[in-house]
Amino acid sequence: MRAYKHPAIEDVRPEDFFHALSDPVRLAIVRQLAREGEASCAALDGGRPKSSMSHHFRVLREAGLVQTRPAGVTHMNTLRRDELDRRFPGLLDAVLAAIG
Amino acid sequence: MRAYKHPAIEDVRPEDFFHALSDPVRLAIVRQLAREGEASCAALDGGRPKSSMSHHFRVLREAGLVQTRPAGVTHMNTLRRDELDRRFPGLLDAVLAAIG
DNA sequence: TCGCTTGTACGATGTTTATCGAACTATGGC
DNA sequence: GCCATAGTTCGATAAACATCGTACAAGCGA
Repeated sequence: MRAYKHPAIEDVRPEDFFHALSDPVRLAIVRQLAREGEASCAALDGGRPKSSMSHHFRVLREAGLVQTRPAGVTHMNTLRRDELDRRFPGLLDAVLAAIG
Repeated sequence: MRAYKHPAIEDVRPEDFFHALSDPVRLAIVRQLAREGEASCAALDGGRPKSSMSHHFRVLREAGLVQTRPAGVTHMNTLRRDELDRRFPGLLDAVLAAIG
């Protein structure tokens, strides 16, 4: 649990990025993170079980979209905006615009 | 076979769009269509069976990415660039840039 | 009409995926 | 050390999906 391993941004494949965005629950997470900047996992569950949310956060992490940082007993998540914009210029912004 | 039914661009959901892009075969199709403008299904198979390609084209059609037009015995496919850009401004261009 | 070509429809198979409960780990407060 | 809290991991289940062979439909040319 201690340290999460995030992929190097250069290793993120487009198909993984898009797959991470192909689920409504994960789109909601991304939307909220874009709005609030940073949030814990628990803050973003929509009444869903922890294990479901953990799964979705893992997909987002492994696709390079989200960075998770342990902060005491909670874990704070942020979008990897700058890195993603370097890897896929303009893509994340267009995605965020598309999902409102 | 005669006439394909494509979804109205307003009905295209972001998650369907992204799901269509979550497969390497379909990304290759989109890349080629962006490059060549228009192509038949057969022209884009990479030695894959027809039924596999037909499946992927169907996914792309139903996600609103591709328009298919019967032209004699072949079927020509194009990206729905203008419509998509209206629905998701800037998104398709960023996608195409990302997938090279 | 017959044959050829292009793509679809159907059905089967194996893989991936989403969902969730239960057990577990890590951290902080007392 | 003990307990509560936040997430992860594991295991099971059901649904979705990719792949491909075979059969079928539609158009064109001879």
